[in-house]
Amino acid sequence: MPSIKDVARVAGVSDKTVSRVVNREPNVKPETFRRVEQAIQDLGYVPNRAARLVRSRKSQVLGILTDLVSVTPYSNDIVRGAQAWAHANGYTVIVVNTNGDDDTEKAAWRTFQEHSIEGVLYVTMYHRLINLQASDCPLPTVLVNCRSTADQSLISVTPDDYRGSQALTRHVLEQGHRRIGYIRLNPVLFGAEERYRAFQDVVREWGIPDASITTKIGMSGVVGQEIDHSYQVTQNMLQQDAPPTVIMCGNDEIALQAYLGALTLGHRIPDDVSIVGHDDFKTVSKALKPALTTAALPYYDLGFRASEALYGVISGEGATGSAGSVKMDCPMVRRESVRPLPDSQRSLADAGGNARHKD
Amino acid sequence: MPSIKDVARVAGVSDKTVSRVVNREPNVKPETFRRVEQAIQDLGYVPNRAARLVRSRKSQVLGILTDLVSVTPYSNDIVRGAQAWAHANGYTVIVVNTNGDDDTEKAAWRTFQEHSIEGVLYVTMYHRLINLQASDCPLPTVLVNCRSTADQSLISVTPDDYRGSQALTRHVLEQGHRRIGYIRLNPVLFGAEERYRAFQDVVREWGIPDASITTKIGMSGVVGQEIDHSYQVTQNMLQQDAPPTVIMCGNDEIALQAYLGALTLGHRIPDDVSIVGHDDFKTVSKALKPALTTAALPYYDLGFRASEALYGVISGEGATGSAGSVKMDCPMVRRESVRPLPDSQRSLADAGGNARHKD
DNA sequence: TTGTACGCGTTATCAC
DNA sequence: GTGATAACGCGTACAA
Repeated sequence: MPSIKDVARVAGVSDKTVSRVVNREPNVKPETFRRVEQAIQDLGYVPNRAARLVRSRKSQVLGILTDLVSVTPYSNDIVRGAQAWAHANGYTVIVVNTNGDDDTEKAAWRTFQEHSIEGVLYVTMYHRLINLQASDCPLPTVLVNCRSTADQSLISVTPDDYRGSQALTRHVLEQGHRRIGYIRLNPVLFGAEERYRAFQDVVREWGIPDASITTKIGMSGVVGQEIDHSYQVTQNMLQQDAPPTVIMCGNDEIALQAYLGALTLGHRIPDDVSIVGHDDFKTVSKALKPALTTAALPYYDLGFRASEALYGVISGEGATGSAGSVKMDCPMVRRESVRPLPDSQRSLADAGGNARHKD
Repeated sequence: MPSIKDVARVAGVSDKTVSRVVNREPNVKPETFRRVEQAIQDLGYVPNRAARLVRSRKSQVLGILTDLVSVTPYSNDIVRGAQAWAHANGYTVIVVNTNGDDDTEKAAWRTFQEHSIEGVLYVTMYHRLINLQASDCPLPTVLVNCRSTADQSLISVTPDDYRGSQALTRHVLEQGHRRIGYIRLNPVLFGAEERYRAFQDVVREWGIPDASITTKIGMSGVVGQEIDHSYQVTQNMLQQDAPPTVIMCGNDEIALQAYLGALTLGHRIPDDVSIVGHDDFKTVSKALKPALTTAALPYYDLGFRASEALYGVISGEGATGSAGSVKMDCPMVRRESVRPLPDSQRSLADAGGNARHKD
C-alpha cells in the first residue's frame, strides 16, 4: 500500500500538496494538480482512513444496532434504507446484531466507540416501546421502529400503524362491508395494539354495532416464536352464523393464514370473503391470488429517514426529542382482495344471511 | 474522548504502561495494573482503533459486498451468518450493497481499501455464476453463493442445489409417487438448473417413463422482476387428463402458488396432491397448511462458513481455488405436504385415473 | 517492572 | 501556491 509520501516523491512535491489534491483544497496550480493525480493513478494510491481519523476526528462511519433480526426477514429493509443514505452521503456503515442480548449490546456500543463512530441507529425489528435512556448511549443515537418510554429526549422514527390501519378500516367500510372479522396480532406488540385501536375507533365512529364485529387473537406467545392459530380462527369465523364479509388481519402473515383457511373451506376470495392484511410483505401480499390489499410498512424509508435525522443530530443542527421525532405513513396498497359490496348486501338487516356464492 | 495519555496521567504512570494493561501484556505489577484499570474506569477510556491501526496494519474488519438485495428477503441470512462469525471472533463487518451496479461496486472496493479491510466476502443474493477475476479483487476475497467461471482460483462457498433436489426427488419416489409435475424456476438461475438436472437424473435412474412426468416453467424474465405463472401452471397440471399426484416446485414461492392454485380448484393437500418446494423460506414453508416439505438453503451457514474460509486465506494458511471451495448441503426438511401413496395407487397402470378424493 | 524515543499516514499551522 | 514541522493516539524497540 503506497502512502501519501510515495505519491509526493513520484510527483515531485511535498506530502501536504498531495493532501491538498486528494481533499480538493484550493490553491493548487492546475499543472501540479495533474502531476499529482497522475502519480496517484500510477501508484494506485488509496488514502488511509485510519490515519486521517487519528488527526481529524471525523470517521464518516455510522453504526447500526439491531435486535431480533430473525423475527421477520422483511424488517431488514430498515438497514438497507440506512445503508442507502449512508453511501449516498459518503458514509460507511457498521452493523451489529445483538439478538436481544444485553451483553452483546454493551459490547456493540464499545465497538462503536473504538471505531470512533459518529452516531448510531438503534433499530428494533418490530415496532415496540423500549427503556433506553439517553445517558445509556455514549454516542448520538436515533431510535428506529421504537420509542423510549423512559426518555422522551431520544429522537425516534417510527411507522404510523394507527393511520395505516385507519385507512384500511375506512376503505373496507366504504366498500360497504358491515359484518367484519378482525384477527389481532400478538397483543404484546405495540404496533399491533395501535392497529387494533385504530380499527375500533373507526368502527365506532361509523356507528357499526358491536354485534356485527367479531374479534379474535390470531397469534400469542413470546415474540419470534409465537403460536399462530389464525388459520383455525379464520375457519371458525367463516363457519359462524352470520359470517363476516371481510376479514381484517393484524398483518400479512395472518392474511396468508386467512387465505389458506378460507380456500380450504371452499370459500372464494374476494367473492365470498374479502381479506385485508397489514405490512405489505411482498413475498406474501403480491404472491397471494388475488393480490392482497394491505398497508405498507415503510421499512426502507424508516432507515433512510432515520439516517438523515441522525446526521442532523451529529452536525448539531438537529431538533431533539419529540420535536425531532417522526411518524411515517403506512400507505394503503389497494389490490384485489376486497370486493365492493352491492347495495343490496350493505344493510345490517341481513346479518343472519351468508353472502357466500353458491356454485 | 480521553486518550491513553489522560489515563496515564490520572494513574500516575507512563502511557506505555497503560498500553501494557490494555493489551494484557506481561510485566505489570498487580498494584499498578489495578491503578490503571481504575483510571480507565473513571475516565471511560476506550482505545482508539484508528490509531492502533495506523501502526499495526490489522484492522480486524471484514467487508461484505452484496448485489441485488431485493431479490428475496431471505438471502440476507448470508450476511447474518457472516456477522455472527465476525463478532464471535473479534471482527467487525462493513456491508456495502451494490444493487448490481458496477460503479457502486468499484466504489465499494475503494471504500474497503480506505478502511484497510482484511478481506471481503463477495456475496450474491441468488446462486449464480459470475465473471470475477482474482486480479479484480484488490483484497483477499471469498465468493459466497456464486462461483467464478473466469477464475477457478477464487475460493467459493455455495449451496449444493443438486443434492438438495436429489434428496427431495428420491423422497417423493419413495413415497410411491409416479405421476409427477415439476414446475421449474426461472431457467436463468444457476441453482434452478441444478435442481432440475438432479430431478431429471433421479427420475431417469428410477426408470420413470417420460410420459408420467409433466414439466413446465413457472417463472421467467429478468431476475428480480420475473413474471410468475406458476399459479396457472399448477391449475393446468391438475386439470389435465392424468394429473400428477405430486407437484415438485422450483422453490417455496412457487410452492405457495401451487397451494393457492390447488386449493382454489378444491383440491386438498396432501390428500389430493402432494407438493414439495425448495429453499425452506420459513415465512412460507412453515406457514403453509399443511407445512411444506422442502430442502433448506443453508444461507446462514454459507455466510458463517465463508467467513471462516476467508479468515483462512487472510492468515495465510488457506488452500485456494477449488481446493478450498465448499459446497454446502441443502438438507431435506420433511413436513406434511407429501402423502405416502398406498400400494394400490403406485402402479403406473392407473395413469389415466385421478387420485383425487371425491367429496 | 517501567519509561523514553520514535514511527505509522494523515491533517493543521504557519511561514515562505 | 507550496512546503516544513508539529500533532493525533497508539505500538515497537530499547533503555533504565
